[in-house]
Amino acid sequence: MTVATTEELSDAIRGAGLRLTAPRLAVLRAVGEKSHVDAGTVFERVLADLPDTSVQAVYGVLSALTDAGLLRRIEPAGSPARYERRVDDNHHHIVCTRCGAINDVDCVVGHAPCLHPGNASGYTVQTAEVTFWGLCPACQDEVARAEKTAEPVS
Amino acid sequence: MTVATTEELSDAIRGAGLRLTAPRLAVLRAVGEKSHVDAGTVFERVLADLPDTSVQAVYGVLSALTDAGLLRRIEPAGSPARYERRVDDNHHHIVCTRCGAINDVDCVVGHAPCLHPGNASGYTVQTAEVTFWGLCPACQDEVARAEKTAEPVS
DNA sequence: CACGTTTTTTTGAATGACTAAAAATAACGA
DNA sequence: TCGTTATTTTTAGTCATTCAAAAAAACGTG
Repeated sequence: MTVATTEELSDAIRGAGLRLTAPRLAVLRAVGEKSHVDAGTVFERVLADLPDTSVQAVYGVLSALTDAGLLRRIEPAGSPARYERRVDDNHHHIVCTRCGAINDVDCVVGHAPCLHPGNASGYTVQTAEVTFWGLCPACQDEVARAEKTAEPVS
Repeated sequence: MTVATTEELSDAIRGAGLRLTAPRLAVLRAVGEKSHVDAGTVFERVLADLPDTSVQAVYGVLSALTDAGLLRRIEPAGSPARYERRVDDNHHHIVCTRCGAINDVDCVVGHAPCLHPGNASGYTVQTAEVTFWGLCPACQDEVARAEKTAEPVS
């Protein structure tokens, strides 16, 4: 999913059975450039190209593209919905508990380690979603620095 | 966590270093009676006992109890935050994609199968959260019934 | 057990994220 | 080029949740 050309993006949109429009192109490009973005951020980026775009259009496009399978929507606790272009592989995410930064995590432990709950209470399991929570490198640094300043001698 | 007595609930609240108040008791009891409830539902249930309680108080109590470790908050995508009394064990959840019903799922696959992502991108992993998505028994029935009615002969 | 401090709740209002509906506009097959 | 259908704009509105100030309640102390 390396920086796609306008043509590739257009093909993706048309290939999904959707009409090609400027907002769709801009949204798909924006999400491709920076992953795990929320609707507000996408809106800002789209605005740079298409100054007359409405926020509602961005919401509409994001759900259309998500429904069409071109985008994946994730909703980590405490954060607005975020979107990514990486679909079709069930990878997971790690979210920084301090700043909210999100990174992809490949599902390494076997293929579908968590896909089979012991007691599913009669549910038919469709998917398993794994979210890791932790401190991103930058926040680890900041926390370490803050601690050094706060307690000179403990 | 079988139907706790008022005394047990009071002890839990005090034991967590919190002042004992009627709203706190009522909220803790409500969540204990029915798990995975959202703030609105808790509010309704509390209202039955304490007719003058405000929604804001319920929100405040829910976060106080959560911060104190007496409740756990989960936020499945597309649903308002929900609360449960089962804390101190890292169990997971299965959510019905059709009606939103939630059930507990014990973490069976090993102890912490998903706790060790392959590439954590430099993050310090604190916890892993697993959410399964599927159809609850009731919705399986309804879907089956609807299909039978909709397409008599395919 | 009355008092005062501190915490909690009420009261009243506001925010952020997102959805709804109708009217205007743009895509694309014919 | 047109007409149908899909999409976007415009204008409102909803839901879940948070904020802030004032009133009330909890509990250690005297």
